[in-house]
Amino acid sequence: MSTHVSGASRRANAGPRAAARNRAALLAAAREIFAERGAQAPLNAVARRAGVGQGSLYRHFPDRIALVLALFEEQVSTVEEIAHDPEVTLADLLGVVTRHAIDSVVSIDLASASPESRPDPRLVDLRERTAEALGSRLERALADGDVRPGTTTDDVLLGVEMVAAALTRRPAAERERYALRAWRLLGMKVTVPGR
Amino acid sequence: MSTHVSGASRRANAGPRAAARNRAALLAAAREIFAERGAQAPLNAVARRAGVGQGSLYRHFPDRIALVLALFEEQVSTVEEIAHDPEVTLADLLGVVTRHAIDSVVSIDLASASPESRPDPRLVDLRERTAEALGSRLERALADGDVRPGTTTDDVLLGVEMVAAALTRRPAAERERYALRAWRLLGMKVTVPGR
Amino acid sequence: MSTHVSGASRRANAGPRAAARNRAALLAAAREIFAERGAQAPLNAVARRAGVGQGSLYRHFPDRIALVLALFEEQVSTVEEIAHDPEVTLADLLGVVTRHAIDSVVSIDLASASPESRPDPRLVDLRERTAEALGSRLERALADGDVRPGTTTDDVLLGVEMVAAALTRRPAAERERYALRAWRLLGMKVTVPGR
Amino acid sequence: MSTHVSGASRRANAGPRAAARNRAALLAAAREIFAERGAQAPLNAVARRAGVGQGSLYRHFPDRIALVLALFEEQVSTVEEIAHDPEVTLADLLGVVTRHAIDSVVSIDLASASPESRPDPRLVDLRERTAEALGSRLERALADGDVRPGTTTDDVLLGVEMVAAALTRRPAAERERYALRAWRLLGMKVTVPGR
DNA sequence: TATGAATGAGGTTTCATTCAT
DNA sequence: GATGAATGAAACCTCATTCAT
Repeated sequence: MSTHVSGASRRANAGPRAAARNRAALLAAAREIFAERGAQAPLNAVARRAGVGQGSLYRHFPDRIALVLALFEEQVSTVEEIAHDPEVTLADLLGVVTRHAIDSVVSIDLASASPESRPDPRLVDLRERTAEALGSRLERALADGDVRPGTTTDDVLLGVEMVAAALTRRPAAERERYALRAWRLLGMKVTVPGR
Repeated sequence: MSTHVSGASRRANAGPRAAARNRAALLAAAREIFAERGAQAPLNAVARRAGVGQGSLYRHFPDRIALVLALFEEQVSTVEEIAHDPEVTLADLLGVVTRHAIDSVVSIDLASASPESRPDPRLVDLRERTAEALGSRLERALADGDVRPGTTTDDVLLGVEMVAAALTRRPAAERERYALRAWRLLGMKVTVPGR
Repeated sequence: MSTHVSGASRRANAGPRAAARNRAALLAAAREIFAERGAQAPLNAVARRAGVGQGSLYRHFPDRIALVLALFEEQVSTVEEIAHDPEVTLADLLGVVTRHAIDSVVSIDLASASPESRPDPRLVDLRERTAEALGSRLERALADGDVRPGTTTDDVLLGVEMVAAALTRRPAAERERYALRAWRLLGMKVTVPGR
Repeated sequence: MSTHVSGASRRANAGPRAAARNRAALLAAAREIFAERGAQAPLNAVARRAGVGQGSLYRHFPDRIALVLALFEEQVSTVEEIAHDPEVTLADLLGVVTRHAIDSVVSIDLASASPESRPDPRLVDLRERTAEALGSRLERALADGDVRPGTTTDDVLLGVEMVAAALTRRPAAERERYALRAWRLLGMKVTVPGR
């Protein structure tokens, strides 16, 4: 009830100006922590890494899903941006998506907690945005022979999911090599950019 | 009110005879619980479902991985047994493997805790046994056109991993349909048996 | 998600003019929140309901007790005002007091935090003001047989406390009926006004 | 996930034999803590005072209500036992009930969390048992003039509730005196035993 | 003076693991 | 060997309070 008897060493309250900075720090920390310890890493580790109070974490991201989705959102946005350039091919986009999966591990993982729970609606939206971006390059990829004949947008998305899911289980060092093998098996050309 | 004030009513100690029965009960319970709540479901739920003391669970399976691996082991054994029959095709074997993935969710999931930790050595062994069984049918599958030309045993295993990993993230009801799509995309024929 | 990345949209600072309005809004919100969730409801809920910043809440009411007492103060003032009318009887005053207890739940509750802590001195003052108002009507109530012979002002106050305390534990729907039973048992006539 | 790295200084696991002892220790501790700090005192304080692990507290009493009810249950049982002696009067029973209220503060308090939530069904049962015990002595109390003519069992229970509720708000030192005044006002004779 | 984000202590609860019986 | 209670380290989350703006 009372609490806060002392008063010594709290971190300075940086004030509202810090809000945006804090949010960004939390996302960066989450990226790191999730990459290191998996997507069910303790959230307080994220707050600590971000140099931010526990409460701020919860203010910005009321639950773990919100945090994961924000991370995922960033990735999808990046893909969309890149897709603005008409020169960019499906292989390029898949490459970026793969890069994200390699680096962040979070993607799909744990976007729904238990296998039984329906996927979060916000996730569905992100899927659609991804589908749109990738789909817009499919025709040309077909023409160029970068994917097998008859491949649909759904097929591409399914491929992304399979690759991402498989990467989740791999140690970081192997992921890139592994991803390349997986895409080859799927018969889709990808150009994974360096980090 | 829980209680048990006097020690009267403890379940009788069924003696060593029960050991095998307990082990089996634990495995069955684990299958159910993991299917329902995912592979990081609390272990005490497994013990409870099995009708077995917490301590017995730990005697039989000193850690979570041991339990998961035992489950996985059963599956691999089944595949090996089936593979004794020379009539059985790769498609049949992949079908059984897929059935397991659909039903149990456990397969690869959490066979290593964090993405960074090296896979458990016991898992490696199971992978090899699977590879052997599947590989023994590859030649004929190639001849029959059940897989794409040039497919290697490693490719098949990679496919298994990808499908299994992707299924982990899907609600039970969708898994079978999803698995079939995934295999089609991989260009491998599978015959998923009913449950 | 939540955010406010840029500081753009903060509610405008309405300046000192808003001070009184804010105070009133806080009291109204506190009445509602305490009625709904009990007197230890989180204070930020009060601020939110009042549409006022967290800081303003603390400026106006430095601690929870201050807020509760302010609420109580309003009630006592109302009773005093009513008592200006010489026609008003003890039954009327008790009725108003009871109405307050029914509606607000706060009365005595938590005016002191733990049972051991001495009651807040400000509370003592409010008790005295109530005693004065009620006492001024006691003689006539005795004459009219509205209270049992020999009843003292202290008895009446004790009755008020008992009724109020008992009401605290009752769901809103039952309170009025319950209060009437309690007063009957105490042998004091009360006229509870409608809301 | 892993946890328990060290292994140094855990309290010894006293084994199941300790179960009953632990339960009793928890109840005793709860009595003390609640008396000192009110019924919403932190539960970990109870565990600490009882010299028992946090988990054991939750095993024995899955929620705060369960603990409060267990405490209350003990009191009701005591009353019932005393009521077996046919010589015992209503005044005696009310005295014991009052003694409990004076000492424990818990009685009704917080048996329901927020004012709106319906009372716990287990509480209803305890109320009925109390009613039965008290009611069995009412006739004689009426004959002896220990309660006002026309008093019903419900009236007596209502009185108990009012007194108990009012005591909750009083510092320990005043409670006995206060209770006696309250009962006098209610016109019911009680014989409060010493502690 | 108002605002609302930040803070972090602490309460609640869960669960892997141990261990007396 | 089996049992199930005990343990306590954490994880989660809330909320009183402070403070930059």
